[in-house]
Amino acid sequence: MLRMSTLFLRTLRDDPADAEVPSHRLLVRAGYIRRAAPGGFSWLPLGWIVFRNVERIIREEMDAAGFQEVHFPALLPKEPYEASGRWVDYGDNMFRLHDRHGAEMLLAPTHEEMFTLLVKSLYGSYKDLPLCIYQIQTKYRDEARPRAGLLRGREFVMKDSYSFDVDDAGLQRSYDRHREAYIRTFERLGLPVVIVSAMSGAMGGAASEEFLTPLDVGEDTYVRCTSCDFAANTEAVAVPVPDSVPLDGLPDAVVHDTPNTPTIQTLVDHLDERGVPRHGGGSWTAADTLKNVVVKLRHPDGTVEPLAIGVPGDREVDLKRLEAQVSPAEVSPFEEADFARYPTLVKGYIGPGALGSAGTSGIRFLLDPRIVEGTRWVTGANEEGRHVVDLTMGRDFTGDGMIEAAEVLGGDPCPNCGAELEIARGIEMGHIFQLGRIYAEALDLKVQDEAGKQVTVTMGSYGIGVSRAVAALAETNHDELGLIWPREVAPADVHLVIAGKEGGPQRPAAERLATEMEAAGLRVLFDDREGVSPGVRFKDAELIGVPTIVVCGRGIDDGVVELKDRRSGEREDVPIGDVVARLTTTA
RNA sequence: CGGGGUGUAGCGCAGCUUGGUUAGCGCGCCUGCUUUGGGAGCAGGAGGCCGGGAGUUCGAAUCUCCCCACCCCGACCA
Repeated sequence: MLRMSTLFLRTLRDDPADAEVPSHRLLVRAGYIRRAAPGGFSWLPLGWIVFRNVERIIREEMDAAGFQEVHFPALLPKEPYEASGRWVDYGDNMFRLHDRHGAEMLLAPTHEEMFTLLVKSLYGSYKDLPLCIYQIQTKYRDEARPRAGLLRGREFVMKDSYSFDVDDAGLQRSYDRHREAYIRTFERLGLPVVIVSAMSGAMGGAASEEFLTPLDVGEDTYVRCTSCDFAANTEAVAVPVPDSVPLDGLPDAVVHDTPNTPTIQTLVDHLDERGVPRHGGGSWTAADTLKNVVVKLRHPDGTVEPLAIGVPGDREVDLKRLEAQVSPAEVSPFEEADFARYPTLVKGYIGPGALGSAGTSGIRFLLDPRIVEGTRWVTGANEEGRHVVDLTMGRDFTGDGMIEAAEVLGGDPCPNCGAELEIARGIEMGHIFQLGRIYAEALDLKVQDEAGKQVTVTMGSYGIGVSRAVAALAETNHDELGLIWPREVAPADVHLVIAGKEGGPQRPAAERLATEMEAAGLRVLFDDREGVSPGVRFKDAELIGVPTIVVCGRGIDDGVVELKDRRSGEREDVPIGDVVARLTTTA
């Protein structure tokens, strides 16, 4: 039994000034967590109970799926991460430190390398596989901008599993087992999730799906189809490629003087004002233009390469999509100094003539998939104040390849069924990923197959954010008064409140009831504080968010207490002798 | 990484422009009395390296510089 008279808890009347999102605000106000470090939180007793409940559910579901729990250090030497390439690839997001001898170490962001090496050190035969092992562990990522409390910290707890199989079919089975286990886990946690595909189909076979909880404060943008069940991270949406158009009989490209038209809008307005004829008639739109964006790619080895991307002018280049495509390279803007190095690029009037391996600048030029052979575009003529009209793909220019970097807009066609897509926001709660043989190859994890031949093991990695799940639960389960926990993760089943004069019959009755409820297996949070006014007790009960509130108050003379459902707000007087039966049957 | 905002008691804030006794208010906390079904009343208290450092000054919460932390927005649009 948790007695509030001695519980290490202080609720706050005011919202903490540094908390913006509801989960952060309420978890701090209700005395569940406290900020302790940039992006790091301390857990108070109530918070730790909830945390352990979430952790327990995840652990039970992993165990039920037949996965085995292990535990690694968070503090690791750099060598395994050097071998995999992640010591370089992870960049600034990895916490690095030195020991007293000057050896470089890290605080692990995830543990693929360590799991791989552990399996390598123990297993050598196909008979040992398949294997799925997991841990629940504190992870570290030096986020550029920790925010939203527990939702995105620099230290957080994550369940990460890894599967090891001899062949692709085995990997698919391990992946499917995780997928099923995750669906059950989120169901039990009471967290709504949508499963979105997370890797571009064009990027190859490696399957990867994210479990997103739809939340406006989430940091991931995804799309879902308004008609079929397609859902995908925006990074992973592949644009349907239109049919190409025969080149015969298309008009020649013509260069026009277009003074003072450095932006798409000014260009479109100018063409209309000057009455430049548009193929198919009608007035010019941004979608008729080809926007050529130049950026710099910084590769992990430090080399920098310019890259030009051609997208329809009614769309921006989506930085996240672009980075997903060019990963692990990082993208940065093309600056004045860069333009100075490429005199053939005329800012505001860049056209395909200057781009690509055949262009005057030689800069690599990748095109949006919509730009297919036979499509005609208005685009820069590589001269100040001049654009070219009806520049035709496949005849007048080509790119060095395709890239999925244009933004995805609501109303875009679904790649699955063609209906309209809509944009939504969510937060990543889980991620399942067929890694394949990347890590096994880098760290040389092989087993003997039936023929006695050495084969490289194929792996999957699977994560669930444990501390993030607590925040997401708070985010999806609250009202203006406070938190409302789903029963299985709640810090208690019943919040018992004494509301009556000190020295009256309420306290002894409540004491008896508390003991009785506890004996019946109910977890009781008992507000037995003295000298606290009823208003405070009610406010605290609502803030803390235990699913059922029992008030032992003025009805006591009639032998009844009030049962209140925190979520619905419904109240009901129940004879004190029936309370336990009521709560144990409905719970 | 860029821009903006904010750091003063456990929490929320005022004071800073125009430097000057002992730094203030509300909540919370302690003591006493009253009160007890919606964040109670009265009286009396405790609690501060004014984010840190360096400077200017006879004197700094207040002015200058540097650093740190937190919050928000942005990140290419040629």
